[in-house]
Amino acid sequence: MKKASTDGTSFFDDVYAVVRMIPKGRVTSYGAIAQYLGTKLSARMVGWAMNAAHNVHPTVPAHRVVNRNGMLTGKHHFATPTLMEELLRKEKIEVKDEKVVNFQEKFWDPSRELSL
DNA sequence: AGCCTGACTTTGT
DNA sequence: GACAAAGCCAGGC
Repeated sequence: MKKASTDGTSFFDDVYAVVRMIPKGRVTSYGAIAQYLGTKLSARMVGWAMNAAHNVHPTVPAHRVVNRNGMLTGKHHFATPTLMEELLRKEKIEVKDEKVVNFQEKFWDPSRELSL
């Protein structure tokens, strides 16, 4: 991520924006964000964008972004592998065996919630 | 310019 | 039901 798009905004920024829009106590999946951004065919890019989010400010609540199964696949990319779970628990989100409990209930779909 | 990698998702065996 | 492979796009070297 050396250079953004010519318009000064990369799809990374969109990802960050969406992630920051995630309501507290809610989680979403890479695919959901990807779909909202239009890059639904590449959920990887969302995760890839999150990789760069470490240097992005304001802080991006990447801990609210999990995979389609509600699994905390990206926890290893945080400062500490337990940080993600800790943060989620603070959001009243229960985490069991690296997975979000009642994930489907906590799931927040940007393409759905933001389109209401 | 070309090849590799990556925090996903879906589908097929 | 579990495992494997492919598709996707953008960034890094």
